[in-house]
Amino acid sequence: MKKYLPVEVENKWQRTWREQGVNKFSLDSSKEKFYNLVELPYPSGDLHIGHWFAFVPPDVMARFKRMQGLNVFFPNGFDAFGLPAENAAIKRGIHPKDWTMSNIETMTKQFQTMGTMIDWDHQAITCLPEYYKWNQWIFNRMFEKGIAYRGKTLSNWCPKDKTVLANEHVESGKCWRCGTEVIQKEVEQWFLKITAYADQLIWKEPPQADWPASVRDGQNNWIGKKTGINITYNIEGSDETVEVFTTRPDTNFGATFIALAPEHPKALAITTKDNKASVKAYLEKSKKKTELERKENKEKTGIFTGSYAINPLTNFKMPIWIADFVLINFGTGALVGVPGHDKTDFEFAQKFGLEIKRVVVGKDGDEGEIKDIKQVQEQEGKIVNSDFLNGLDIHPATKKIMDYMEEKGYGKREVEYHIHDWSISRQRYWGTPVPIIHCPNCGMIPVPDKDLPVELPYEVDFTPTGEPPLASNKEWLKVKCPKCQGEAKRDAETLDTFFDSSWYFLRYLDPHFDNGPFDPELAKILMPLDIYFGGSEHTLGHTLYARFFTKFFKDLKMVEYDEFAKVRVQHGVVLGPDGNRMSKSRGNVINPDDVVKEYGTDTVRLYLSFMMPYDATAPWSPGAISGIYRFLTRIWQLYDKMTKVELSKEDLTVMNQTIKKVTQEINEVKFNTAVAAIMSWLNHLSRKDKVSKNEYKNLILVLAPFAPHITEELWQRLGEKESIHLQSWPKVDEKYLQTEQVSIVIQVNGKVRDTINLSIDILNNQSDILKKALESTKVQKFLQGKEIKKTIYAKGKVLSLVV
RNA sequence: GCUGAUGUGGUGGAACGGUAUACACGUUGGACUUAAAAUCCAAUGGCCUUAGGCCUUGUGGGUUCGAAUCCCACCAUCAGCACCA
Repeated sequence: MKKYLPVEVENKWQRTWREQGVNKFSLDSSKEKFYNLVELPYPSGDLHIGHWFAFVPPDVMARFKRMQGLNVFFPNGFDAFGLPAENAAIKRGIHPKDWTMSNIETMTKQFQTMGTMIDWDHQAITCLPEYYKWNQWIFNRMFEKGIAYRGKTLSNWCPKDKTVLANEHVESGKCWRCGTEVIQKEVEQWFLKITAYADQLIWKEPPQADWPASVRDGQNNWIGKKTGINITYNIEGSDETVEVFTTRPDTNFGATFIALAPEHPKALAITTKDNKASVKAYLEKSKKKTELERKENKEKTGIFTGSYAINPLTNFKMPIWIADFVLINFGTGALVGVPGHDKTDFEFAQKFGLEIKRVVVGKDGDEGEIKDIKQVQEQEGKIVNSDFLNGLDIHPATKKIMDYMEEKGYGKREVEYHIHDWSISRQRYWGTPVPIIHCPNCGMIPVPDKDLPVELPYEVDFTPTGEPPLASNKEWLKVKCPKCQGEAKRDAETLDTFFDSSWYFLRYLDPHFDNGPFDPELAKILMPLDIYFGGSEHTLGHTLYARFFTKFFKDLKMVEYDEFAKVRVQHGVVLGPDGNRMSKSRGNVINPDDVVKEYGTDTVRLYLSFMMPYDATAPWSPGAISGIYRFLTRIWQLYDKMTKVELSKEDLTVMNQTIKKVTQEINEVKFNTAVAAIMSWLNHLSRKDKVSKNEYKNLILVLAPFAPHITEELWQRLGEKESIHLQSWPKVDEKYLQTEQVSIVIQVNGKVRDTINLSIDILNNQSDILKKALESTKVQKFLQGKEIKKTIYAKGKVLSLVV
């Protein structure tokens, strides 16, 4: 056979598959369904090696499952809204829509060269009205249920541009655009009440779906449920009280001060006359600090209000301070300082000369003065050792004191979460318009479903001016109130793009479905996802949001399942050949198009499957890929060795063992070892003079998911008419898995001294094996003059002698 | 600091508590070539001159007949979060 020329083979089959519709999905109720999905890509305009790594191994999975007889659904789309399009537009004067759509076109073409079985007929593009119409529809449902609401949050605010700035747009406290000093301001925004689902989103044991522990722990941590108590302290000589949240009331015996966040509403009310001026100055100063600055600057600052709160447990007079290390968003925006048991409190107390008391709880620990932070940390450990907390919400000692305090009326139990409601407002153009109408008479009125979508107008001024770009199109902005028919205005904000990607996999089922965001009948059949591939950067964002949407849809009885993906698999990163992240500035970027040109798609696919575990991060190796090419060439040339030949027992064993191994490994998402098994088999076949047709067929069948083109070519050369990818996965014949001889390791005192070959019929007979072992001169040497005290036999593996 | 993960040849990496280093790259030697490339064959963890033996999975302990694997402590790297009361 002539030389293996990948380009010829690959173009031909990609074309043929398209023409014959080999990868068209159709529902087949006679088969078990398998919804295989990769996170939808952002249309950046160029398909890079990361995309290949994200999509190729999942494609192997999809093809493998199809050959195993499953009804595999593997769609893809584009996450097409978002900032980069708008930035490109601002920079180069291209409209975001044109930029995005042309990128999608390029990338779709590039995707073709990857040779995946993705069925593009189910594609959804999130920036098209037929998609975002349903974002708006979902938003309306959320608005009705109070899940979408208008709330306030502290944000970076540029007073000149009158706009909210993201943290990365604040450069040393100044606005990136106009250089004005940025302040912290409470701004009205749209929120989704994800906290309403916080409890449901916490992963329980055993997990309700097969997601990596790192993801489950990460999400639980992020949700950060804490049971504590809100203690109300009276203030000496005043009717005012101050409320403080704590998860550790057991340390309250050592509480010596109170600290309020500068934004705390009572900050000034609590301040005594004499201190008003200095407190005001402090509040002004901290207002100017950005959140970032406050976090970066670890040096504690604060100011005394002049008031004292009474600790009901000890009657201690606790001075009330205002300090910017206290977060307004957590708890009550105030904390009770226990410097004897908390590092932060200790630093603060030490700096301002506040009293440091230590509590002795239980029998552990001894009283004494505290001199340094290390001592605090050591003692902290003694009171509630976190080991005790395993699987418990609260430590029993803490619970006891909470009960006591509630009984006495000092406070009330409260559950706090680290997770905040999700801010979804963006003062940007390239996103889904919020389907709300602001009417001076009726307030906020959702755009009626029948009037959806609220289309994004093409003509807007999206260069940054301060106000949301949509507000620049006055004609679009002006609207009649659906309720009173009076003059009203549209909401000019757009939705965070994570909204789009929280439910897109449902849209794929039927992207043209007209009666709702998705076809509920199809959802019943095809959802949840059987496997969801993606990046680890989405642990706390996208996948959590998608789970949240799932819970919401379930409440609305739109879906029946609890988790949208049965299995979650997170991939690693392909680094540049120098071991660094690929970047243009480093010049270490591997362009997949170039590599494909040099070696062909199949080689790149196989390389990406083989070179590392799917979840690993490792450098691209230009040398190793040529080894993969060599492997495919050897497969190609092995064709010529094919002839009518009787297979030996060994051949059959190797074949069946390999098929079994490859099957197992792909099922466990271990593509690299699956390929290694095929390579070993090829090594075995290469050593033979003749290869049977059956062997060769099975070889290319197990290779087909990895290298779809070359295997198709070879398959058809064998005279087959139907695509190799529609064939059944080879079956393992169990009777050939056993070899006649088994090698047993003989250990003396735990060290390997010899291996002996035994026929399988005496495998169960320990005394026979021992007899054989004692015949070995190597073993004898180590037994000389010693008495065997003990013999341990692990069947078919090891005979261990202790002397 | 917290949470999670990882640590095995020159490199990427294999190994249900049971022959550590599969598979591949690289390197070295050989065959074929006038020569090179390509291809094929062989060797390839370290140490001891060899038969043979000793050591080796980040470090130190432990459990076990037997540990890369399980337990404890430490060190290092990576990722996410971080003044969370």
